[in-house]
Amino acid sequence: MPDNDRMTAAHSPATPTPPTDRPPLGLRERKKIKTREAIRTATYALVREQGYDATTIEQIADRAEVSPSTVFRYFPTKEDIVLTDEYDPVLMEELRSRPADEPWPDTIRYVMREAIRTGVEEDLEVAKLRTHLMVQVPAVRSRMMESMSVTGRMVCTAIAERTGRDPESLEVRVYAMALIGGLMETSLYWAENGHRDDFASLVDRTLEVLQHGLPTKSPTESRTENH
Amino acid sequence: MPDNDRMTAAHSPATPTPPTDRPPLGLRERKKIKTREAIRTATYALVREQGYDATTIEQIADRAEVSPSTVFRYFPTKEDIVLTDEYDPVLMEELRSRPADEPWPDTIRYVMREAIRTGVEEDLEVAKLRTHLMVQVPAVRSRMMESMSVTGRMVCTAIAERTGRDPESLEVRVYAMALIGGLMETSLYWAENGHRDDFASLVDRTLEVLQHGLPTKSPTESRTENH
DNA sequence: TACTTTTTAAGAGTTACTCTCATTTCATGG
DNA sequence: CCATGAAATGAGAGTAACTCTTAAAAAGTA
Repeated sequence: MPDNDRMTAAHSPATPTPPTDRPPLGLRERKKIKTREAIRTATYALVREQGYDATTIEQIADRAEVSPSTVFRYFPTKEDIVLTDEYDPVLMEELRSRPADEPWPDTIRYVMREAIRTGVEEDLEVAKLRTHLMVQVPAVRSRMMESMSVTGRMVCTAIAERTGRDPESLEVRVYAMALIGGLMETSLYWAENGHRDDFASLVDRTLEVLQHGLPTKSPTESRTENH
Repeated sequence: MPDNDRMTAAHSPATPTPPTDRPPLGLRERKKIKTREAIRTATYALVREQGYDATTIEQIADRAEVSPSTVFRYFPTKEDIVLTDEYDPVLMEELRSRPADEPWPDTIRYVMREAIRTGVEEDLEVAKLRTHLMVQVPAVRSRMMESMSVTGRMVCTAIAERTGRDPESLEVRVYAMALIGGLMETSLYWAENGHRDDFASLVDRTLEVLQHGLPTKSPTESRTENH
């Protein structure tokens, strides 16, 4: 991959672990969290310096001051170091917290806004690096899409819960996957255009398309586009 | 992966190269085609016998009677041996051949039917094996999704051509990706349910969902579903 | 037949990832 | 405070996909 055009800003380190159960937290657990973060930080730094492909697990291990074995014990694949961040349970939580009679499009719109607030805007630089890597590195994009299926299943469950439909039905699964696919494409679009747009607005437009189809080519057309 | 539950039928070998330019076809070209097919055939056979992961490139090379280097010269990755089959240009062709004033949903429905006829029904066993592997082997699924983006771009172009829209616009890209994502999920659904359903009907239902959203939960619900 | 070009084979090298086993580090009860 | 058990780590060997380079073989051409 092109090692030039790197991303510059730093990783804001402390997402101070949102209000989970606080008291019982042994030294062991704390160390684990630190190690995990050390590996991530090291990876981000190295990737910014050298590019993704040029960064080996050994280098990551060295900089994080752990053994390569440990890296693999924490992350199953190299791509996961960059990508994983357990959005799904949070999203699911959010989803369940919405009133049961809220129309589905409203729900998804609201939840996405929330997700963007906590997941993207709170750590904008990391979000940018991630999407950037998704565009540049096939393996990362691949892994991301792989995680799409997982998120998809979750969305299926959510829809099923709200509408009393079978989460395994073709219709629900297709709907969910189309949604996730569209959102994924939105991320790529954002990155490919140099993160110039406001991500939240892009997502709004995406949801609009998914709900009502392509707008009849109208004044709207030359709105944000340029090329 | 589970090496049990294998697929049994054989690979119908001759798709006799649809009417391209016939005359100038040197020995060299013919050999290349043969080699390519030999590698594919060997791979399918071995995968059926031993499962995907247990099958190494060396074994494939041995059975196809070429060197491992040659395998890699023909296919960039192991997954590609199983998956690649150049549907995209055919689809594009089909797409362009439709009358320009035909409404888009009709077009896509028609084209999909055509694609299924030539791409799935004509070589049903291979189609089944492929989708089966998509479900069972993460790497294959990944690679398939990777190819989604490529197909997606093509669909973008097609939509752009027909509607005079910008193929790079967020709206078009999202629409295309949702479409492809939905269709991909349909394939998975088909395979996960043991290829019991008629694939063409599944695709019809998929297009319906994409066009009109989830059907209001109605008699339709208990139509084909069972679990 | 000689000469050029393409295709292949052979082999060495890299790296992500797996497994195993010995060692270290933390938790706990006496 | 120390002994015992459990968990985390490190070290190392092993596998297999993929890359690159170079020499031989095959096909096309004059």
